[in-house]
Amino acid sequence: MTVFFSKKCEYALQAILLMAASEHDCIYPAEEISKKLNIPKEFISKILQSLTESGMIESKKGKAGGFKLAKHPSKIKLIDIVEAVDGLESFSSCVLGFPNCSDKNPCPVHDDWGELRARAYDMLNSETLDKFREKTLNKIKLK
Amino acid sequence: MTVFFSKKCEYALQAILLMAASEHDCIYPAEEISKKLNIPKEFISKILQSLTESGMIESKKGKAGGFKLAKHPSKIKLIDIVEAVDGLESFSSCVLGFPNCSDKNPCPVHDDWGELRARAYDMLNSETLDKFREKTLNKIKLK
DNA sequence: TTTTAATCAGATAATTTAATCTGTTTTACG
DNA sequence: CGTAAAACAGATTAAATTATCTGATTAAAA
Repeated sequence: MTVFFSKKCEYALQAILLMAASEHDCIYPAEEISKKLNIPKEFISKILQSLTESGMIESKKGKAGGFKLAKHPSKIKLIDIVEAVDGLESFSSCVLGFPNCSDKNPCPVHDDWGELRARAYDMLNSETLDKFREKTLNKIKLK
Repeated sequence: MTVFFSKKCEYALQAILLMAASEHDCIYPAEEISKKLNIPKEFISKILQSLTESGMIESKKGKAGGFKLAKHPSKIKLIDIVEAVDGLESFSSCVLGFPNCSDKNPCPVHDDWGELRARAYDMLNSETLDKFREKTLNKIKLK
């Protein structure tokens, strides 16, 4: 094992990137996202529902319904999705699992890892979704 | 959720660091490691057994038995333990979970993440266990 | 107004990871 | 030799994560 994001979070990030790469206000039913990204439909539905609850996206019920971003892609960062789904604990808790790891009582890799983690955070926090549009389109075929 | 190492791997790293910080040839029964690091005894036993299988450590059965490093701390790197327990897949597979993510067909964060990951690998691969002795002693009381 | 296609809600199942249990074998030591 | 303390082996349980199922509600469109 060992991944950085949970499956749930990976799927959430993929779906949000997909939505951000599309025309604004384009609405995506869960099934379409499921097919485009090869994610089990029921699972991505649940994830999208919870993202709706946390206000990242909006949903429209009934026929021709689906999901779309609640804000413009230029107002959303990857870290927002990570925070909503996995939380930010991994950016503060000890990577070796030691209790009470802190600057004053550091584990053997505290400083080195801390720096890396800060960079990872910066990466997820610096660029907004609109910056990823091109790259996403290269990776996922929208049609 | 979202951690970098599995619990198993965290425990393995803690235990190995502990052993590396002790006098050479000092033998540790699983129970002692369990108590010092607050790890369930049966669980750390299993982990140590599998590390024995993979040749990282050696075991001595019977009374006054236990575990000790198979090599001198200056010959072991953190990445060796990670590889033995969690494997190295996380250093090559796509962080967003996209299939076929590669330099030629990159996901939106492929390059940035790739660099971070390479740094993480370097960190785990560069320093040998003897370099961590001081820091480990500060974190864990041996007696 | 009926049908259809969607979200939504809650329960359940499957899988993986973490942890525990039971008993056997090994070996130092009295 | 017998006992105690350890690793070892394999089964089982518990908990968390991932995935699916069943049905209710909603709303567009025929």
